[in-house]
Amino acid sequence: MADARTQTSQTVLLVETLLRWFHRHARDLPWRRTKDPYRIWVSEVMLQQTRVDTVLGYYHRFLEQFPTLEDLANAPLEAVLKAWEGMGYYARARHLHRAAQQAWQQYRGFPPSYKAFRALPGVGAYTAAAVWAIAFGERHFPLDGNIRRVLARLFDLATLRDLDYREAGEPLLNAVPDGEVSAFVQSLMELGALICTPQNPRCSECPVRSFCQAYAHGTIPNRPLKKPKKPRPHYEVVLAYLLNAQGRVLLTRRKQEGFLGGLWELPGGKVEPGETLEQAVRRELYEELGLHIPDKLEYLGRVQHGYTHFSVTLHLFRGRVEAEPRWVRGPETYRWVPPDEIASLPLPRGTHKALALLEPPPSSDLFQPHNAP
DNA sequence: AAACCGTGGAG
DNA sequence: TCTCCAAGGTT
Repeated sequence: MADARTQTSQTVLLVETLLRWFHRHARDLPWRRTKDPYRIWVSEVMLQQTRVDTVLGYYHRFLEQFPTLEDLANAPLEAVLKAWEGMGYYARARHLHRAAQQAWQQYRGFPPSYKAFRALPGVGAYTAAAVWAIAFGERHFPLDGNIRRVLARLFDLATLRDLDYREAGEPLLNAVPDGEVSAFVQSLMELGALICTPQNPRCSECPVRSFCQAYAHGTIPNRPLKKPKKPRPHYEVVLAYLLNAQGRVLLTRRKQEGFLGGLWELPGGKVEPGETLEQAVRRELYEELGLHIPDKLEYLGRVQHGYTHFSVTLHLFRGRVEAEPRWVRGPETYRWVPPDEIASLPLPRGTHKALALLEPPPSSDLFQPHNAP
């Protein structure tokens, strides 16, 4: 067993090596060029479960549209959801919007303390620690997927418990010089994103390979330990593109909480056992909106889409209806939308895919139309 | 505490 | 129905 002084000096050397690597090799990401905690907050929320390359475009557009916390607080939720459209996990956008409103109302700006920030909707242990460490340089330890993976390998940790990762990481954080906390935290994230990747890590390029116990033990592929995953069910779903006499399209808005909350979509739902696709459309339109479709429904094709916990085949039908919905059960509300205005509403990706069936691409040898089963 | 919550890129 | 999973949070 190594004595405490040796461990301490190894720890200091590891931290120094990480910092040197970070200052030389880290990417020039836009949220590094600001100290505005609001901007860093936005970046951290966008980066939850989302890759940097995906976030970059959203980040710039979002801050152009909502440059300050006050702008975000005063914006309508639908504009925020539209800016978020395509990034998924839409509760992040709803929480961020609500949190900005709370912060503006209570503090007229960014929350004055870690505790006040942590209490806002959508701000969990990671986000609070990340903003306080990265924006303010205070000694908080944000535990994200990158840092978990780097620590699991550096110390060959065979655990799923956050406590074990914190115990491994805090001696490192305590060895960081004042003024370098922000760079240190980001160095672990950047190392995880660029070098210490989940698959095929680039150990030959790793600045801290000589410190890496999993590398020494040959256990890199088994670190970090992974939780067993559950199989994702698959559902058949029908959607209706219904036009009224004015040539407007019926869209419904999902309830604010839960799956795809607050987004607009084509009415429809899951196909039940023993039901044909067309029977399912007619049943869903009646159950959700009290609509009876007298004319025939035209099958336009299908698309596949995967969500976090299930996957779907979306079958699209087109039809006409003169009647107005008699009730709304399930969705929050409905609207008749001119076709060229559909794109101005926040829609989930699956709905976009289905709508693309209305305008098939020019025929080519590679294009294979889908046909009704 | 386990389930829920999107999407797209890499391999 | 390809699988894996990314700078997590809420209930």
